[in-house]
Amino acid sequence: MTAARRTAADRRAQLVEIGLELLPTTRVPELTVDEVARRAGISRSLLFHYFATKTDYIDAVTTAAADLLCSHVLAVPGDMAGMLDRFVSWVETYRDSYVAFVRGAVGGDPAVADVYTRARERLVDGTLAAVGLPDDPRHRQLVRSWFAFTEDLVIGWTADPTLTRDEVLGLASDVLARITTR
Amino acid sequence: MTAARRTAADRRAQLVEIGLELLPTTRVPELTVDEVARRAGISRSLLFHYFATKTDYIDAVTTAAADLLCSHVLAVPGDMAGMLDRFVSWVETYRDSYVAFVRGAVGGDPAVADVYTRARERLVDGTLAAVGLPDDPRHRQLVRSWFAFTEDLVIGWTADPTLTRDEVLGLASDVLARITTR
DNA sequence: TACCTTGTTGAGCGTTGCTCAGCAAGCCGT
DNA sequence: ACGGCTTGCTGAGCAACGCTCAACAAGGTA
Repeated sequence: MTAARRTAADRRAQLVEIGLELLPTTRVPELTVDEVARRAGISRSLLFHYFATKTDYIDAVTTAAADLLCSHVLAVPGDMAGMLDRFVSWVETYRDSYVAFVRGAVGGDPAVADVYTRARERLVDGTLAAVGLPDDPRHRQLVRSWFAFTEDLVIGWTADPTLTRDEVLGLASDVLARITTR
Repeated sequence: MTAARRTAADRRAQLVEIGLELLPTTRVPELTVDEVARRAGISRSLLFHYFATKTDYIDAVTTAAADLLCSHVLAVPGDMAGMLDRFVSWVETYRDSYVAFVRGAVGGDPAVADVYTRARERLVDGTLAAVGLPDDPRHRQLVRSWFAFTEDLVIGWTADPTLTRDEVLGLASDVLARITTR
């Protein structure tokens, strides 16, 4: 049996789309090429025609996910409270996706870890600009660690909401202020 | 060729030891049973005699690593500043090991992620007790997120020491105080 | 010596990532 | 309409990996 013919761009987009659908429910090492090909109705070989290696494919999928996240959070640059709120909303909406992205990306191939790192640096950029801090290694590190705090807080909060949403937002803001006014 | 005969306990300990040596330099998915068996001078089959599955083996290795970390950090319970200092020292000394543990454990099999989670909860226990906070879900979450902050700060600091060691310790203490006096 | 426990092995199976030679569907120029 | 060209697409197959299983062999015990 032979699959319907598509343009190269179409097929690539379809495969990335399937990857995005699978990411929330499937850990990266368990996401097999067979499964993706089956869902797309194509042979394994064809996937390797578009992506030289499985890592390349995962790279494309996670990059797409990271772009969606960043463009959502950084939609209104300079508005720190809004960015924070949109970040929380994103995690609320796509919790499984987000956790899979963080955990999966960080633990898997180095190339995939880079995708997460770059996305995080973009969010750090946005934060530095929004709170008016200089872009030097020291302040980058401070904001990066603050983001680790906030990310963990929000993920934990969505799992077990022992705080109110406003408390989460307020706590994150307070800690950020504390760090930046030192 | 046949390997020297050992007692079951000896062999198990040897295999876990090899895993601990490999952890810093090898990511979990790349740590193959073949390699461990080769280093131990035994056949693959024998490893599966002691550990039913590869996940079981990784479990044993990461649990051993986590126990070493926790017993070091919690050596003097109740002494918050000392615990923090010992945590920083641990990451300074075993940076690659520690990062591999955090990253590798979190990204890999769910069972292995549990090992990291449990170790972290033990450190949270120690922190709650040391600063005299009640052990309820709310405060656990706060301390947990503070630990995410501190962990990221220390790991980032060892990679690029733009702060002094005392600044790192002070910053972590300040943020902890900020969180707990809310 | 015979036996039994138990540490140990080699052959082999299914799955997964990846390769390669070649089929076939559309689009030209004549 | 027909041959040729591009290009999307496939199937067979290889190597590496996790894992199984039947059987061998070393040491203690009767």
